[in-house]
Amino acid sequence: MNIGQAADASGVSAKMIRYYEQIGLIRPPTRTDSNYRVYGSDEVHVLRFIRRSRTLGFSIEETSALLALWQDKTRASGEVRDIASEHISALETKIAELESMVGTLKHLVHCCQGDNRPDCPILDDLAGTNSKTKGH
Amino acid sequence: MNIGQAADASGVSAKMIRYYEQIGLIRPPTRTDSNYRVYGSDEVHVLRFIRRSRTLGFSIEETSALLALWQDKTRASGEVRDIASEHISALETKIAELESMVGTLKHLVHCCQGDNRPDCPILDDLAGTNSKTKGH
DNA sequence: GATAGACCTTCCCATCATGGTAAGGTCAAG
DNA sequence: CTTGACCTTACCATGATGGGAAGGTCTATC
Repeated sequence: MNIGQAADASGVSAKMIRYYEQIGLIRPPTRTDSNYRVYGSDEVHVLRFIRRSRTLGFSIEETSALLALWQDKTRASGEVRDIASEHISALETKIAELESMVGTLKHLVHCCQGDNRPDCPILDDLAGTNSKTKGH
Repeated sequence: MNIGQAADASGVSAKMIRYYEQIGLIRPPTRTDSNYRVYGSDEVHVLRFIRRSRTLGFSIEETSALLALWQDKTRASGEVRDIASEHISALETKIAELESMVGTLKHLVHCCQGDNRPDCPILDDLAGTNSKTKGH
């Protein structure tokens, strides 16, 4: 199987497959005489694993750890659970930050009349010159 | 006022002030004879505006638009509101995605016993070989 | 005055994960 | 044998920020 077919089969672009190889996330595959990379179903399986991990928001580094645990038959699943739990915490922190931003913006938009008058509570807030929109 | 003082006064690092100048977000300030950048309270005000906008998660490009509207006395505040509203939508989409990730991960962690047995529902899900943890 | 240390300048490199492009080699179908 | 689709490597770009080097400037102290 060529890299393009492996890409189609795994959902990881050929570009990224080469990149993952380059950074050592996956092992260099065998090559044909004409230097083409050759993949089998095992490699595609690994690529799918990586893709799913990335989709769930794990970094490459976290993915690498999960991959090692996946391939280690003697692993303790507690380690995996710890990685996932830490990731959940990080995601929840991020969500809280975003929600805080949304809350502020919604308040500002609510205060904004959207007419042609030159005063705008959103811009006033950004400029730090507001007093009316505070603490309500 | 030197760049370091402007940085302290605005909360934007000297590094970023130069960067903002380089990409045209802010205007090049006057210089001393010895080529030092000189800032006044107006520039610091602009930098604070930028900082607040970035803190609220607006991109540099969005910040640039907001800055232009802020400095345009004839602006319509509806434009500002539109930018903010679109930004809210984008943030909410992002939040929903993150929440979906968290939901999946929490489910997987819940199913994971964290013992020393080699089967782990989290890894099974990542590998796409699961059937038990689906649709529940 | 001279010297030390804190500041400034520009320039280059790194991040993280991904995409693009260019120049050239290979393969399969017609 | 040509054409077109594929592969190879290598380099550049993103967005926003930090780090550092090499060299110039300012200020306070001796």
